[in-house]
Amino acid sequence: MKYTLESDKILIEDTKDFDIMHILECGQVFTYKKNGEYDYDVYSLDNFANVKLVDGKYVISTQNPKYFVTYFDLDTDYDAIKKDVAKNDYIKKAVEFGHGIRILHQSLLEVIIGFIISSNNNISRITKTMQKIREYGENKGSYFAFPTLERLHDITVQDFVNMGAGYRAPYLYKVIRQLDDIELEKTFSYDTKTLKTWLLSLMGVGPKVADCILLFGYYRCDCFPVDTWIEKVYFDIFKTKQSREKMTIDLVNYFGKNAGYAQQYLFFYRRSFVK
DNA sequence: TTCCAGGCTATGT
DNA sequence: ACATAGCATGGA
Repeated sequence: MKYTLESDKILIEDTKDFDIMHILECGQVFTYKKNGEYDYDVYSLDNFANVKLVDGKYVISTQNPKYFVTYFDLDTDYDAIKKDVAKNDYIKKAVEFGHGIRILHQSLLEVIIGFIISSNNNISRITKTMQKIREYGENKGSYFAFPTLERLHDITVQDFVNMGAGYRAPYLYKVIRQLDDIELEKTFSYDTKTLKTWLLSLMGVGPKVADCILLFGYYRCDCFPVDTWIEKVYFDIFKTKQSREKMTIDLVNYFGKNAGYAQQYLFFYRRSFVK
């Protein structure tokens, strides 16, 4: 998509495929803060950006514009993706509804921690817990960097409980120590199947969370996480109930190489029904 | 009060 | 390999 890169900001005039509310509130990310309508603070690793709609144009203010070009996936053609996933009328409506969604390039560690917290939880509390974890990171003046793995070791199970992690607190404590045994950078070269097997060995990571980490942490766009909302979508489209494993296989086969994008449009659309 | 939220682990068969 | 209880917590 078209954008203008400056030293301390990115400008986006064509907002057809970029809506910050769609992007941040479609359930892929838990590390942001809403200041007002179309005014959000976004945190990723040790970076920060404010995204605001001004006179119909987006201004992404940041000290690290290049990082956020990648983060917001600005060089990907969403027109082509939308055409590719438009397999039926249902998803066409979903794409229309969430036309401004983009899949973020988040930092792996934040995705792993965030989606372990997400299990059987609700998005507002996940976001709050992630914000409190961030306060264990380096103080960058006006914000905190996400804590490094080393700093995460300082957090006790009770600390995680106090931050609202509930019964997932010991999972987080354990996973942080499991991650010591592997070079995270190296895992990016693994094929998707190997990666999923490894992810499933992590405490608190099951099939759904593993698919979320593959999609949002590794950008493997042919993955399709199935949660309670996608179960409803599956029933809407196929009119039958199946196991989550079967639904995942069916949906990946149905939507193909861009299944992950389809998943985001559908999740965002279906969740809006009951608000 | 009961149900639900981007489910998973542990324990049974 | 499949079924299910139990799990923290707050909002509807």
